[in-house]
Amino acid sequence: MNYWLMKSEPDVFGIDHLQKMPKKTDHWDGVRNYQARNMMRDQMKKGDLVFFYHSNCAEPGIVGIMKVVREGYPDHTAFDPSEKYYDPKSDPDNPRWYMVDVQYQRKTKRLISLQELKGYRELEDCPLVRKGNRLSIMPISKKQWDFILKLENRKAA
DNA sequence: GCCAACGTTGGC
DNA sequence: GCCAACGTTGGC
Repeated sequence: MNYWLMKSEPDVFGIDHLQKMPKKTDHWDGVRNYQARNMMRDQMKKGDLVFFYHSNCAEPGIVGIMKVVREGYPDHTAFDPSEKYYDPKSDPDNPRWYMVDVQYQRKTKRLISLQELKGYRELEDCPLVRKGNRLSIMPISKKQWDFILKLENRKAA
């Protein structure tokens, strides 16, 4: 099993949105970055666990946990000209963009902020805390995953 | 709202 | 294949 972190802007699609979806499940559409695409298409497997991360907001950080419930399949929003992330170069016969389905598991006991995460040596290898990182999906090692989960029970640093 | 960092595009 | 220009991300 693998572990991941996925970013989303809470104003656009936050963890509350996911929680309110039917079956608490939604497809993670709109990713238009090849590195992230490759991970969804090739590496994310059913049952993998994912941190839900709120980005571009007052308090960026990890807010919850979700699970991959469907493996990579074509992102149909790329085919629809009325969609914000329409990409005329993505052909239904040869799709350029992929997505996975994720299901809400739970919120973390507290928001684990980026600022806090940046302070731990255990996480210095994680792309999340590196300057200029813009990857919206990234792998998290089991060690890092377990470490972050333990932070939940601490007081905010 | 600013701006640094980065990815993508397209001319050559 | 290089690289400048441009657009986007995302923290602050």
